Amino acid sequence: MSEHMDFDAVIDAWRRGAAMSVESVGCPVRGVLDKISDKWSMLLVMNLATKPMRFNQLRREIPDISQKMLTQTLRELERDGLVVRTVYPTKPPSVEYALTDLGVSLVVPFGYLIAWANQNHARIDDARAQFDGVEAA
Amino acid sequence: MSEHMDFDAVIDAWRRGAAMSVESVGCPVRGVLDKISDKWSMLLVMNLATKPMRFNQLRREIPDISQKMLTQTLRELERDGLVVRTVYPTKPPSVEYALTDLGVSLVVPFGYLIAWANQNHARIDDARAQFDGVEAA
DNA sequence: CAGTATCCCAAGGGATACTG
DNA sequence: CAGTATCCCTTGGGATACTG
Repeated sequence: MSEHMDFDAVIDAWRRGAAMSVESVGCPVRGVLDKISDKWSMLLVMNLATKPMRFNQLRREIPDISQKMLTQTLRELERDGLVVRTVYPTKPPSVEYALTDLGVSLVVPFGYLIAWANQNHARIDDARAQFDGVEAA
Repeated sequence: MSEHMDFDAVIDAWRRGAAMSVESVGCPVRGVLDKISDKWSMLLVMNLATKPMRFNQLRREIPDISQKMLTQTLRELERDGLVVRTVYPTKPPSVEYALTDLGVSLVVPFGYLIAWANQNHARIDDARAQFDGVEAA
């Protein structure tokens, strides 16, 4: 499974899972995707995918994340089993963050989404410009 | 491109694009992904992928979306060129929403993410239970 | 049917200051 | 270095009421 998907395969899978998911109170897929789709999770996962990093190293890689959100997002990723936090008892302590196997497994799905965004952001910008232009006329 | 991706291919692509994306003010990828990752966009796209639908039909499919958010999210999807809105001048008017080609092209990337969520939400729940258990001990 | 408009609360998240 | 703790503003988004 998951080697290659086309439109019909996705729709088939969605149809089989949709009844359970949308209606039930705790749709697992929506829960997972809500977590994944916060402002910083994907960016952190992708950065840690390139190599394990320490706290302040991540801050430098993502200059516009606040300390609070970096800590908070890393904790959530750790809690969800996507990231491991390893403390080396040096002085001052150094802490390394790395993806778990589960975290690694998320990189490819993210990759498809990122590739899509790379390929299509220009079309989105165009569509938006046209929509706004027409509406303003 | 995009036929099949593995971890290394994703990382390579990420490395080539990362410098431009994270540092620059308007990273197109982050912009796109922020839009996509709001609470309802993906769910609407997936529902419209199964078939074009009218406004109240969508409300029934997604019982927990408010009228406000349905309108708002549909407008944004339309603005971004992912959805077309067609008004049939019947009485009372009926309005059909359908994916554009661009919208359709997003279904497969979403499919990978949804498949991942389906396959791994149990592992996430376990990780979370263990994390919370250890922390409480 | 397919919306708009308003109110309002709760969560998200940045800035700043402090700590082992 | 790697955080915690607070403050506070902004945004997301639900509830309700109204309209062509």
